[in-house]
Amino acid sequence: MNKPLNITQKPKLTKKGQETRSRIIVAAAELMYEQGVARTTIEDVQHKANISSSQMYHYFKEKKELVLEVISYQTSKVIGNHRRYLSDLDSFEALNAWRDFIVDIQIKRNCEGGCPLGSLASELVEINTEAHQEIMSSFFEWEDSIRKGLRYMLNRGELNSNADPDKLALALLAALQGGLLLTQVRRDPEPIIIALDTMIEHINSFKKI
Amino acid sequence: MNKPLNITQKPKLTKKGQETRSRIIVAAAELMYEQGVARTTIEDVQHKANISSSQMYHYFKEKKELVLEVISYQTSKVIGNHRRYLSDLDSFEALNAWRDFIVDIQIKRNCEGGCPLGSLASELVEINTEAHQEIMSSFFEWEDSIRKGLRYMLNRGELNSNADPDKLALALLAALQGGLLLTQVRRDPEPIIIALDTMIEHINSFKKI
DNA sequence: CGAAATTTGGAGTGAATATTCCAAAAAATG
DNA sequence: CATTTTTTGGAATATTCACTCCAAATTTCG
Repeated sequence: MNKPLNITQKPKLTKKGQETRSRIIVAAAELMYEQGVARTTIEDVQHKANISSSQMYHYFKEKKELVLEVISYQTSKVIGNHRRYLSDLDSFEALNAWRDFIVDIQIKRNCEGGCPLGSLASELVEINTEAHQEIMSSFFEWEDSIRKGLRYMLNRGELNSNADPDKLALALLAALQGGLLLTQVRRDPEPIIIALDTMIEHINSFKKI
Repeated sequence: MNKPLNITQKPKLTKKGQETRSRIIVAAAELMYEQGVARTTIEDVQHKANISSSQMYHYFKEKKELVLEVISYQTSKVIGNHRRYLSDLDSFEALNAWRDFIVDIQIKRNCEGGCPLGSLASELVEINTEAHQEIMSSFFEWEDSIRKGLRYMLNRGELNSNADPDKLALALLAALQGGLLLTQVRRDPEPIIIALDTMIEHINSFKKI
């Protein structure tokens, strides 16, 4: 009598095990955000997470697998934060609160690091197929939550029917990404401020009455 | 009697030497564009450029020095191409020709690779100080050539006095960068098209009469 | 409690990769 | 043409880094 076959037989994780695992992911995410994936060695992560190499490979098959977890971690962190602002975007004040949230983060970090998802995207898209897929999904999800916010504004009657939430959402996300990159390069909040304000000004041209 | 001191005593380069040197830079630029700087090994470049390792280190002190040359090469290539469109931006048709130029490139490359400067920026800004400085200058120069184009439109009377070429140039460059990143991630020209068209539509709101 | 499973420590391995070195070929120079 | 300079070939080195292995400690669970 055999036990039921389980293809993806993952070893069970103790509470302690789960803590160690997520400590590794968080440490890796921070390092990879600060210095990129390629520059971040397994040893770096080991030191930051206070673990030995056996632990590293006990929880992750290889570096690539850790990278996928980092992508997922950053995705939920970034999108979760933004959704707080986007889920009830009921006015231009709310839109500007979202803008302020983004700008404030950059100022707090001295304009270092750029977007946690954008930098992973740029580094991984061409060289890691699985990472590429994950990142693409993340961006679709992000775009979608912006679109929903704009649709909500439209339904609330804040925007007139000339406003196209699909196009505006994509253009906003692009402005956001480009603005963050330029802010990172310049070490100056101006680009992200102007990129977002210009797009918001454009959206304002669809304001009802 | 001493020869005059020359701190940065560079060995003279024969015509043949210059050819080899630039062959190395071009090969490195292509590889680094396709797979990133970190992923591109010196050996990769040697094969692509058909040279031996002694030649590599005869022309460049170390990989970092080659990277700086690649940045400079990509800068002149990208900005040179764009300047052809931006230097006499005399109408909205000219603005749209620039847009088409950018979009067509992406389509031709199957939306792979993103922006040659943007990807270098994202990979290097946080980990290579000298590269950071070069890239920052490149972006300032690029922004400046966009600004000059818009000023030209303003002076020609295409735009009214509410148009701020400084802000619009920065916002356009941000939209361009973000649009290229999303197009690269999605492998779809839509993001760059919508990002640019939305900004151009916004600029259109400053059209005179 | 006691067997089984999980977690951890840390040394060790092998491949990838940047860089060096020496000597020969080719080109420039006077 | 002889000498100096530049260019090239290719082997050798040294270091970084992902990943493996084995045994011990700890935890889980019947």
